[in-house]
Amino acid sequence: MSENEKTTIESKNFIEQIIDKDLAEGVYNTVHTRFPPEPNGYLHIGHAKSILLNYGLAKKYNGKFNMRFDDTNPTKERVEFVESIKSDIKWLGADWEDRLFFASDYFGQMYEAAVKLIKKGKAYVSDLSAEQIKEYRGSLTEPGREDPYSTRSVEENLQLFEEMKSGKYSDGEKVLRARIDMASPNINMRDPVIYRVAHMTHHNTKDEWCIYPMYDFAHPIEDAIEGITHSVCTLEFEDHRPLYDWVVRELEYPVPPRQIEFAKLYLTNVVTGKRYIKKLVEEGIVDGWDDPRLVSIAALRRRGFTPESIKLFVELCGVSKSNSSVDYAMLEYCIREDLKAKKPRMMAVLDPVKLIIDNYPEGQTESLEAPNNMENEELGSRQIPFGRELYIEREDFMEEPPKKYFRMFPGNEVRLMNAYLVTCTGCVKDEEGNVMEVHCTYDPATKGGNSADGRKVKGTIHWVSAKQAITAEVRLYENIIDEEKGVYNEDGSLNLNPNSLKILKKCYLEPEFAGAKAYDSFQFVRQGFFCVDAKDSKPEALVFNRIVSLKSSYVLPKA
RNA sequence: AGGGCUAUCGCCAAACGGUAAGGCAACGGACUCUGACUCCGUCAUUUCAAGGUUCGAAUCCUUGUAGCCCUGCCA
Repeated sequence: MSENEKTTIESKNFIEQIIDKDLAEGVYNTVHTRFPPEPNGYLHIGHAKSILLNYGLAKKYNGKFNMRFDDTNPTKERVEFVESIKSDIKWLGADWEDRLFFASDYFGQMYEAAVKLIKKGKAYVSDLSAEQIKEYRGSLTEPGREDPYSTRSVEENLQLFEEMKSGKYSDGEKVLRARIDMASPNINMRDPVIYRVAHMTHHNTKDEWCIYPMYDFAHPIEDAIEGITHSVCTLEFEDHRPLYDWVVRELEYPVPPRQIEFAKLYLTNVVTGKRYIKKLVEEGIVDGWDDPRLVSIAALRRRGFTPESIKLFVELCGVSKSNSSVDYAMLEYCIREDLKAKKPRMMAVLDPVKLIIDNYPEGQTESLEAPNNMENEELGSRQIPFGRELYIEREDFMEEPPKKYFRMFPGNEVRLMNAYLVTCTGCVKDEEGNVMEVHCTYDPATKGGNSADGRKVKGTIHWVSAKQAITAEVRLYENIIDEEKGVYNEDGSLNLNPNSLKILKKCYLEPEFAGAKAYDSFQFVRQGFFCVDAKDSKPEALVFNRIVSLKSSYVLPKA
């Protein structure tokens, strides 16, 4: 409640301000947004921003949100991607209800729109080759030259375009261009190509078409057909807005949509470039597009991020027009924030050393009750087995402790979490001086962890019964990029961190973990947040991926 | 003959001519059966720079500077 109050004070972002104005001035009387990916790859955290932004705007203004695949280029698209995109968006919680569309469903209308432009004298068929078109377009500093075919009559254009459609021409032989302004300082306006010939089977329309509309022509039409009011896209399309507006104006849509651009989401020291990720996958540096070290939606899910945490993250990042790179720590904060009161806090020993309670009867075991999460009673409690021999974290014992170390050291009393107070009596070492086992005595009157006489202990450590513990594998990930030197090397290659994945083979877990399922998240006491790996969730061979480590823990003071 | 956009704390980001919100990070301190969490406190006399207008400027004007995007028959 109080947290919600905090976040509701926030002001409106610039897109909401534009919408408010549009609504106030009656430009639109509703809000209708969309998320229009091309099905040519997997979604990542950057797309999540766009999805949640568009969906969120629709929700906020009581409007509608459409899902639309912008599939106007069959050379790059595959059904595999449309399925993965749909499932990622569902998982994120953006609900398009019954409004799932494909740009390819509008090919007929787009064709008619092109004919309309030709009839208005606003489009013509050109025989120029791709190379020649480029040449005629001029450069950044020089104006373009008129296309020699731009003088064809409406009738001739109509017939030629019809022939393009009927398959008379081969790929690249002819294109349809919009007649705008070859001298425009905006290169997008120099008679852009709006239709090209491509004899190719489309994933949706199969072989029905051999001409396909270009993005700049298709997109405004798609938006207009669906009644989109605010067409939100990223900054690189700013230069295309005049063309977008030209198309909806020339096609005379009664309520033309408005394109609004915002800055993409970047994360510091994270690879988001599509071709770099592809390379990592192809070279086997990561084990696929859902490798937990990547930031694809599937990878984040596999790693244990929740939709709620991603939504929080996107909200905290805000929306603006300045290129920026958000600190990865913000993402970690969001998942911690979401999980901390939502998931059980279990005990797991990642780097074990044996603890023997010398005065605990040999062969005896008992069952102790432990709350699953002190902050959330709804999560209930569990029984944990206790015995004479336990595993504790190696770092929780020091023979010669530095100042302010209040875990186990000879003579010190600490609490075994949810169990007893124990006093350390010493340790056994091998010839090389490695601690093999730690010894202690327990106070039977402190069952549950509280002393009868009110004495307090400074330290509480976690443990697992040696006899009943189950073993698991834990994967600890570090950033795949070497953060010291930045993402890219001078030659443009990625600066990889050789230690991005470490495997700790034998870690010990409470037997309660035997029921863990894929994607289950837990907080390991004083270790951080972990998620059961989706690819290997057999109870007898649990694999955990670390989502985030704790914010901080005890660090040895420098000598 | 180039055009478009952006610049506010280490990182995001508000402020819309009335005297620099908030979050992350960091750092103190309190509390604690997780050195976590929580709680309290600190953290931009100044908004890329220099001029100008104004009683008053992060906001308006001028001139610079830096970064991003645009010369696909990709989206």
